[in-house]
Amino acid sequence: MVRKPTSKESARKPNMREAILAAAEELFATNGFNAVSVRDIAQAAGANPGSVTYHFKTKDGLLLEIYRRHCGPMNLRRSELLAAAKRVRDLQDRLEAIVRAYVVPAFTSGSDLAGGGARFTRLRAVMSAEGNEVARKIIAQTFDDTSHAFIDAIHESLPHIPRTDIVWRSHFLLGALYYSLVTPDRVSRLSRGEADGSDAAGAIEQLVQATVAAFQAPALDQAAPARRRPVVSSKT
Amino acid sequence: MVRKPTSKESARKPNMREAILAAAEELFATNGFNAVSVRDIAQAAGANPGSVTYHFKTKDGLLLEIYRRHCGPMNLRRSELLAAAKRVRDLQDRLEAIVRAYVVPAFTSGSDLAGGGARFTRLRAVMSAEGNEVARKIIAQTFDDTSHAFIDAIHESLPHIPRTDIVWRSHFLLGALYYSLVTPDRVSRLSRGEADGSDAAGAIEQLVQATVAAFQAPALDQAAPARRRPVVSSKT
DNA sequence: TGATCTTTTGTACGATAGTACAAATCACAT
DNA sequence: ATGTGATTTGTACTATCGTACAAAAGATCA
Repeated sequence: MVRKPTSKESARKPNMREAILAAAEELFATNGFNAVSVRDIAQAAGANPGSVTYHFKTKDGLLLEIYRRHCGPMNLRRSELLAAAKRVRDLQDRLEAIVRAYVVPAFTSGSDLAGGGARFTRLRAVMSAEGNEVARKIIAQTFDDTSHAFIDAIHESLPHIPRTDIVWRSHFLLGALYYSLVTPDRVSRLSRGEADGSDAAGAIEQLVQATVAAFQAPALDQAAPARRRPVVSSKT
Repeated sequence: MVRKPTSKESARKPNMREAILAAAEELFATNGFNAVSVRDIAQAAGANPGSVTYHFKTKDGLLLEIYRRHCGPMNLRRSELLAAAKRVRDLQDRLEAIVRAYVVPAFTSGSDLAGGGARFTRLRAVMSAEGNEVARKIIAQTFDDTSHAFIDAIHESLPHIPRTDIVWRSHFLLGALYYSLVTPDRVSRLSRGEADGSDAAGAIEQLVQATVAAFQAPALDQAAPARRRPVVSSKT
């Protein structure tokens, strides 16, 4: 009802709909959902507030469309890279390739959308922190399969580690990934300018290196359980 | 002007001010700052909206007071634990003790405030994701010193790792820590019920184990730099 | 050109936001 | 008991929110 498939396709002229999506993505990703008004988005896109209603009906609908736009391509890219990674023979290299297959699409473009991978991942991080209902629903039904696939693949590379530990560690990976996109300036600040938190390539290398080591850590249960907690008790 | 230091101290009767603080903390931590109205907070605390204005002047003032309440005690506790950790002789044990000194106060109570450590840390995670100005300011000037102290201590335990890498890895640690508190249900879901994401003790053990290994990973620069990137390039 | 779409604009409406403030109430020293 | 300062209540003001909708503008093809 909305698109017009006549003649030479579409998406040729400066598309207002796309401008609104891009502006919303950027604003949501940096300020959160509730802090951004429809009017803010319209203004940033050079559009009229009513135009947002026309294209996306509601503010939730706009968020939903942003997710629809990115989830598919990013999942596809991850699946491709995961499939390639699983073909790596050397076990150590394979683990690293799997982690890379998970991380890279989150930092770089998920499709041909202009460099939007990192922006969308940051958006996901913010929505997750805010407990956004729309996001929670679509994320659980879109990404859980992929997450399981990665967890299984990692588990195959590290069969001596219990699956529970793998789940925790991949959860930590996602948290680290999110946080790197949310506050890259903190890295620059704490490193006193020696590192650039906004440098995606650098962040990826650091994250992959650290995460591979984390996955390879000994399992919790069998790691000298009588020796744990050397200094600290849980209450003062 | 506000407190009344007459006779036997204060804070004896059911304190409305405390109830408002607790309710705000809980609501902000689960829904974000902008999604929660002053009226929501008042209702949750069993108070009148005007009462919030009376005690904290503005909504920002309320958030600020929450931070003031927790930052000091949590930093103090971390410093104590860090000092104790630095006295551990064995290098491996010391590193673990340092990480634990960083993690434990974030999960457990920062002071005698009822079990509020995890709640406050979750609040910080959410405010950080939302790019909240009030939070950003107070965090940078309150926690950066402590963060540097931890980074330095870790660096002393791992002198062969460049400080830049330590910064990145401790950044990942904080991200993982935040995310574990923000969406513990994801751990339960992905582990198919085998792990409980809300179990603080379990989360701490997993996080410490994984993070220690991550810190001990070889440095990026000197780790066979010609061999990196086995599968994936950075663009499709 | 004129008819028929789609898209954009402008404006308005009800709901709710943060905050201010006067009146009512409470706690307690004298 | 009573006066006094601290607290709580109730209400109101203005701003802004998401959304609806009619009119204007633009595009497409007979």
